[in-house]
Amino acid sequence: MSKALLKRGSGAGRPRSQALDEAIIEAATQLIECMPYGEVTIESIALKAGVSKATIYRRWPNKSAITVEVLLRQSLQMQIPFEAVSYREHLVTGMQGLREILSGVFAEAIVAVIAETQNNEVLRKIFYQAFISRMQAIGEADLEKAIQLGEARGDITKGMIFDQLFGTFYYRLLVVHKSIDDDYIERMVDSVIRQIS
Amino acid sequence: MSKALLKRGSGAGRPRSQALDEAIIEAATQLIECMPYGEVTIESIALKAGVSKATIYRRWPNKSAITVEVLLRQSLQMQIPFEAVSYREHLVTGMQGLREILSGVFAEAIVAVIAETQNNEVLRKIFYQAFISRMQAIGEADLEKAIQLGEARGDITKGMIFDQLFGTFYYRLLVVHKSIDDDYIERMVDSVIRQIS
Amino acid sequence: MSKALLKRGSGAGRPRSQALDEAIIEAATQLIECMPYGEVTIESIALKAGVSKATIYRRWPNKSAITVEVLLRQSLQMQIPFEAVSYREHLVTGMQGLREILSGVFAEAIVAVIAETQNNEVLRKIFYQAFISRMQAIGEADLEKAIQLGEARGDITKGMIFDQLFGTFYYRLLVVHKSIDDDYIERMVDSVIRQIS
Amino acid sequence: MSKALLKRGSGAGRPRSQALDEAIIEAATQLIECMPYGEVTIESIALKAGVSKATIYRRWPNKSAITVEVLLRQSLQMQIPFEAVSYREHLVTGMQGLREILSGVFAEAIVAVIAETQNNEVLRKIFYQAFISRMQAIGEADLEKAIQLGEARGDITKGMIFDQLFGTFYYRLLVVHKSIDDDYIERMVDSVIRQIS
DNA sequence: CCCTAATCGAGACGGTACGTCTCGTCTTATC
DNA sequence: GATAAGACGAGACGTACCGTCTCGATTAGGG
Repeated sequence: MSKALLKRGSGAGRPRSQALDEAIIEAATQLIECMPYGEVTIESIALKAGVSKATIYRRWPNKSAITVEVLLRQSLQMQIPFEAVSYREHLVTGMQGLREILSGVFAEAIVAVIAETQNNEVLRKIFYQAFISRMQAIGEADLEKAIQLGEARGDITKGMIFDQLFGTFYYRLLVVHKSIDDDYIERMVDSVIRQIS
Repeated sequence: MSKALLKRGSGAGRPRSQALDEAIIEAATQLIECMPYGEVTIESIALKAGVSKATIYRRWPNKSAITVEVLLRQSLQMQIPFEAVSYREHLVTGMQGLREILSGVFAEAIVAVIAETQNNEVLRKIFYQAFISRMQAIGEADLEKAIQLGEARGDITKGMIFDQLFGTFYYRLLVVHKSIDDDYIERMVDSVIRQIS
Repeated sequence: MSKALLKRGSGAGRPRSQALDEAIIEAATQLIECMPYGEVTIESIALKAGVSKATIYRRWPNKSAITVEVLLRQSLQMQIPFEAVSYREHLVTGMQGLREILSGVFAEAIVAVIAETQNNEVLRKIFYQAFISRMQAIGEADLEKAIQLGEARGDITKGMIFDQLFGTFYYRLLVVHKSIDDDYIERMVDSVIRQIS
Repeated sequence: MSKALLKRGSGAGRPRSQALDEAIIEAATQLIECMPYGEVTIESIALKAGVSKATIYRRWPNKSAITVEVLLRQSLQMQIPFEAVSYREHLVTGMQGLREILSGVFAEAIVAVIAETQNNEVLRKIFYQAFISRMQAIGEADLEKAIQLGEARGDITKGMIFDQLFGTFYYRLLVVHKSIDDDYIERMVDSVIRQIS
């Protein structure tokens, strides 16, 4: 009896298979990549992963949650090291990465999740931490280094600058649906540099 | 005789009631205002407008299309005259208007439509013309006046500047979910002014 | 005033076009012939006849009524003269005609109308007069002649005999969906003859 | 292990609730009994049975299929034992039962199903086995006994006789809409007896 | 020869059932 | 306990047809 109580919540019963976690995420990723996001169904994910619906619902509360998971994995693959190059180079590279994501196959899923966050507090937090703050942090963390390296002033209002930088990309790629070329990025970054130095 | 020939094919049959157009739009507007967008249903709109479902589907192909119509009407009410004030004042007032819309009851609907436009070319065009280009035009039209008044240089790249301006608002209000105060707006506008003069 | 009253209902206004009556009936006939009865629509009839829906509804209250009209025309083409042959020959020929109708393209429409008559008193009367009583009358009228010719007794219960005769055909062709060959008909008729002589 | 393999594909997943089967049939039966068949809706059945539409469509493809099920249950309740009475008595009793069904609340549903069978092979077979052949079999099975008991000849053409017997009832009650009294039945049966002995 | 009232084609309209779909929960037997 | 399979309630979807209606245009026949 005490054994059961001790175990409860941690290791009781058959443990969840991590392989299934991976299978589900993988299936969801592929489906989001190759068909309109609106047509991706929990059922289709279950079918593709060779898993029952209940197995999915046991891990995530709904499609949006899975999608966030998928997006997080994708963004994790986009590493932006800040070494041996100037802050300007760093920003250019970073924004090129963001451009790829926002104009690629996952754009639709990203907007869908953003839409969902409008009246879903929980998802909003998850998405923010997994995606937004991660990017913002990359920019700001490196800004600190830049300040220390003397490439940037120390008295600027960080918030607004990155709102401008990221906002322009989200707006132009997801709302206006116009492309962004390297020249556009460099001018954007120069505009930022000008404001912080 | 020729009169009849000319009319044939265009005005034949019972004409659609404009009163019903209004009733439907009005009902949709109210429902979008007072409940989560996801819970607004074609059926609920029909019920509220005192209209049959077919009457709605005869005019719009789906919920998104009606929503664009609703948003257009809303944006039309947001008139921003440019008289007797400086271009700076004008921009500040305009952005305050955009802030109201993007942080008000219609924000959810706007994002939902943006999500829908990701893989719906037709809707994308309608939404762009009805909403995006209208705002962009307001900014740019007045910029022309500002240039003529000597308040702005003539050789700037308009596109990017307004991408920055609008993008920041969309991003901060709809994605990051942080508020924008008057001070923030003024600094944004000053930043724009600085770039164009 | 009295003038108007006198006219009302007779000749005032533009008279209905008989040509359209024919066009509608013809279109309905062809559609019933070549597609499942359930798929024949007032709208499809209107389209095929090059006529508006209102023009049809001005003449008949619903699809069943048109169908009865169509069936009547068909049955009128099936004339069974009783001349120079025995009553037995006459019955055989008549039943062969009924067989053709009940196993042809109009069978479906006939059953549909019969179904409709179950809770539609008005249609029931129309159908009865246009179709059932016409056939029954053919049998009975000739029975009178047969009695006078000495081919039949005068004291038989006519009702039941023809119920048997027609009923067998309706049941076997429309309900059981088995065919009826000439031998079957002759045995049926002989059975009837035996009972009346 | 082999047990599991054998079962797989047949008994996997949550089994369908038999209680719901009953609830649906019961609801359909009551609705067919108390309102015009044309007004009985899948939705009304679902509502009355306290069941979702999908649960009904999972079991039957459409209203006709449910109706056949209902009719089968009704006909099963009409048992006609053949004991201690003559074959003539038996036939009279049986036909009285058929009369009750064909002139009762289910007549409308029966004709509707018959209409549906005209261009629906699948339904035709189901209806035939569930309803027609069952009645035919009752008559014929007892005829065998009658032959063995010496009440009937052994060389008669069974098919036509029962076509006559049943056909007369269907035709008179469902098509001509005239009633059938006990005297009529006895004369019908006598006519049959005369033909088989 | 014009006037008038009904007809006509076209198609909008309210109503309503259809059969399908997805969601998120549940039940069962198996592992 | 987790798992696969899939039933289940709920309810929206978009389509289809019904029978009525509203238009403007068109006819005949009576004045």
